[in-house]
Amino acid sequence: MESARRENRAAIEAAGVPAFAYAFQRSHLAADAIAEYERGGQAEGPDVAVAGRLVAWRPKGKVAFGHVEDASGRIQIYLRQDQLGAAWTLAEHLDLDDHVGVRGTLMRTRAGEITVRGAELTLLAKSLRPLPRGKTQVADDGSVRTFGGLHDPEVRFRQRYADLAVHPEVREIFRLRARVTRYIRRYLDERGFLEVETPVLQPLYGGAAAQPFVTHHNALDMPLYLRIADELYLKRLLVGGLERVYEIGHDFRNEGMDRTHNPEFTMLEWYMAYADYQVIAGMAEELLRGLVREITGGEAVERDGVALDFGRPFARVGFVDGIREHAGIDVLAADEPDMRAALLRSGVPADTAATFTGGKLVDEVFKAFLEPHLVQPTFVFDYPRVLSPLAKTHRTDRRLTERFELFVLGRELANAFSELNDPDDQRARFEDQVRLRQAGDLDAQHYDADFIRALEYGMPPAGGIGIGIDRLMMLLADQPSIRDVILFPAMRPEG
RNA sequence: GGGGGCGUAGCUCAGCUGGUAGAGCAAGGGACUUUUAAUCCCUAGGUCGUGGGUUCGAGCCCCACCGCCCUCACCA
Repeated sequence: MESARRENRAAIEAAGVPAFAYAFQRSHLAADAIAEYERGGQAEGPDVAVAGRLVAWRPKGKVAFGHVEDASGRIQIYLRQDQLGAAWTLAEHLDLDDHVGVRGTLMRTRAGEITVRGAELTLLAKSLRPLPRGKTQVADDGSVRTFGGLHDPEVRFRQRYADLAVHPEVREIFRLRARVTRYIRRYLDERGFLEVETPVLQPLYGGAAAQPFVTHHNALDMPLYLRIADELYLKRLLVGGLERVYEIGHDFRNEGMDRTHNPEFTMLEWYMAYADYQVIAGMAEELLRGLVREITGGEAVERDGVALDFGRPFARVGFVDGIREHAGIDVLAADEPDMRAALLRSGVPADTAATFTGGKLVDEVFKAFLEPHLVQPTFVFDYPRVLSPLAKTHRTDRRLTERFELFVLGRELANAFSELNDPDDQRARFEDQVRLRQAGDLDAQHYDADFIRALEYGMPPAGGIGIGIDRLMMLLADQPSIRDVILFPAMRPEG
């Protein structure tokens, strides 16, 4: 299969035509050429020069039809031996998937399709390997048959270039992704936020409960960790007087991979001095509502047959109240046997439930009873202290913290606090974490003395939030797996 | 990590209770100066994931390994 393409390359080069050009002066994208022809209203349109990949090729004796695809779409080309002259030799040695440039006059074929009648054909890059293209046939009765196509997820993700090349709809997901981050940046920029970049390689990781990736710095001969969160560095910036900061970047967590987890993923975090978590909740709601409007033009997105309404005010439920309502138990008052019994009622296996203690147990009760109900956009407010070592103690209930998470479709989209800025309180929380760590909790956080020192200088009261961009993208692009919204998801190396 | 499933031509798949492989599309050759599912004629293409084993004989059975998918666990 490949050899025929190499022979075509040799034949083309033997005729003095380079198989890989240096540049091409394109005058129109396919869609723009078609639009211009239609505006003109004449049988013969203007001359255009289009360029793209040859995605369909129908040689037919001394003429040939094909379709060229570029970023805007496809346009048909029509080549004739009597018009191309010597360049016809090139046309005879074209292969599907070659990159070509065609200059010619726009016309409409007998069948009615706007087409470039080629006066010049330029080979821009030879394709030596056929793309795994499918083919669809539409029968007279409207039924569609599909032959082949790239469906194997392994190949799609390993060879994302091929996946993108044959699936315009996949390319569209990543255009959408860029629109989303652009919208977010504009939203924050307009409100006086400064986009910053903080270290990815860190001597001490923190800001979340997760296992890190570890690497080694040769010159310093010391371990370094890939960050699991941006939080502690961004809060240092608040101390430094950068009052509104945000970062969009990758965090790395050395844990399992599944539909909603990739070892590196994109996190948005922003921090705002003199705001509390209520202010942040208002912003998160406004941002998401705006995003849904921007992307869909409406205020709802339909997912799994449910219209998720981002237009009306998001539901709000208290962590403790919500659990009491659905599980009939007060997690602040209940003892561990009570909570384990509740878990058993929800269907959690006894041996699994037996392993949960402390904050973990509370969190499991939440996940079992409340999380599944959080389909519409819902804020869950005021988490117990044990679950939130970086959040400020609640102003009216010392057992709680000022923290919320935002859920949609039962999935966490955002996590936010009134940021803990009392260095003595933070020190005590770190010490609790260290005790948990010594007791065997590998996800408990480290004591970060430099962060405490920063807080001692005085951090203004502030609200902050983290939003997982990949999961947000899954929602907005209606994709079932995080791999569908990450260009090159993590894979085991090919054997 | 546990459980389940899958890995056959470039792509998507079929292959009956084990008898040494098949389709469509793609590909190659030929015909064809308005096709778009082009059409018509002809042709070729596979160490059946890898390595062992059972058997007279294995794509099919057994074992191990590799990879992917689903699921559970872990992971807010």
